[in-house]
Amino acid sequence: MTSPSSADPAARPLRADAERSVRTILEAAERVLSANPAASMEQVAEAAGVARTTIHRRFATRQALMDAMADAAVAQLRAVVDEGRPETAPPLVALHEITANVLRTKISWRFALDLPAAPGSPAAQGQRDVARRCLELFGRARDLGLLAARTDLEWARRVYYALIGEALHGDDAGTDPDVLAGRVVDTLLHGLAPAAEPAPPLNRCRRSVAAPAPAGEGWEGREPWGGCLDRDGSADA
Amino acid sequence: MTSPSSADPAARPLRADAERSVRTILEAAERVLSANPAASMEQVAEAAGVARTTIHRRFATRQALMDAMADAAVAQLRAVVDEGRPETAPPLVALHEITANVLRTKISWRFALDLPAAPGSPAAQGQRDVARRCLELFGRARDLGLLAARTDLEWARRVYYALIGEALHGDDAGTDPDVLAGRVVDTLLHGLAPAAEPAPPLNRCRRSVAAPAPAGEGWEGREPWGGCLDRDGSADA
DNA sequence: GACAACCGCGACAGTCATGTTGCAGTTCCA
DNA sequence: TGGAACTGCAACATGACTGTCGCGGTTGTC
Repeated sequence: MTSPSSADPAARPLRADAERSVRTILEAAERVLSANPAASMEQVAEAAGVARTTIHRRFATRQALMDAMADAAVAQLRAVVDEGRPETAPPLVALHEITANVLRTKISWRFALDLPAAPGSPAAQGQRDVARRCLELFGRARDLGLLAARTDLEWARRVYYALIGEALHGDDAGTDPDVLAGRVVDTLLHGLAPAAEPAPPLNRCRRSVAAPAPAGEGWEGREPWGGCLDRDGSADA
Repeated sequence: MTSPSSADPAARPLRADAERSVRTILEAAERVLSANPAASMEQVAEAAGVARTTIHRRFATRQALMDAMADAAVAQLRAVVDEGRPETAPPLVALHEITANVLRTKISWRFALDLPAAPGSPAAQGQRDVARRCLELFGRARDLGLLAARTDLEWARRVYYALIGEALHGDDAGTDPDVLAGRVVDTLLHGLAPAAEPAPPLNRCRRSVAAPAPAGEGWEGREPWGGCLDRDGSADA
């Protein structure tokens, strides 16, 4: 977890105890704001075991704290996606590995990963990068026949993100991330119908996803790796 | 849309203009709070074209307004689920119909349907009822061989809710609800892999969903029909 | 050991939102 | 048509939260 101060190379490095304080504040903020997004800075300070003025010393405003949380969480996310080797490992192996890694990260940074990233911020760039690599991984899988040839990659990415988000809700959120990852990948690829006997379609035009892929970088919505959402400023959803 | 006053049979019925005001306030609140969950009562009043005191005349507190929104939206949801005849129509027909209906409703009441329902409120009861009927519909589908025999119905319900939620995000949110419903149902049943040629599993135990069904009524998370969330009081966009 | 960095304390100012109130004008319904 | 219900206005009180500040004590690093 990089501290915000080390994100600014021009800034003098913090003393070790200040580094620890920053990390403690970010982790406490994640816990407190996950439980109640409207919690006050005072409540975050109490959870971190520091004075409110100490938070203000390190983060000028409440928004600055949120931005730092988002940046730190997305940096963590990028790292665990890297570990899954999406460009080089066999696609399904990479997919499973990345899914498990992302689930672990999201467990710890659920709130921070759902924060809307400020445009141009490291978090926003990181989100875009992760989404791009996800699309590329799905593209490789499709090229290898692991996804239906007509798969809309953008829809696939959104479904994948939604399943990851959902895997962390409910009573089984404490389940091993590898088990959850298996479930997510299996549901993503095979759905709920019995294997090898697809049900007759409801309509004659049997396309899994017919809509054209949306243009450009307009990704949004609830990514398993975090994501911006159109409810501006809000943490929920 | 029933007004909150008519939900209280002991209360005298409102005059017609007051009924219109209440409806206008609820609809304006949905629009304004969807865009910004932290919007003030003043902003809701402006959007509704009434004075803030008029809102306070009909809803004692901000929370009372939210509760009324949730109750009204869930009543609407129950109605559109009824229209899909989940108990009597063939399961896939019912599923498609209900999905399209729910998408239409959720388009108009997205914020209200995501509000946490107060325990014991009509909204909470309605949510439970809808979830129960969803599980029953999936049970019927499984009994007819339309879902894999080992399907975890609770996971299926959560996946279904997640897909409905996701269908409303992204650039294609303006797409016809029937098209979106087709997409949701198809993805739910068949996933993204090519039809009739399931990919070899990553692990030898090839179960689509192995975890036992969670107990009782502990449903939570993001239902397509709305749902409580563990972020208390937050609407988080 | 010196010194700079770090932290906590308590207070203060400002902003914002909510909830309430009385009163006068308007609208609807029997 | 009369009267009750409905609504808007402006003000007020309260509470909560954020951001800032000066100062003194503590800690870490060279």
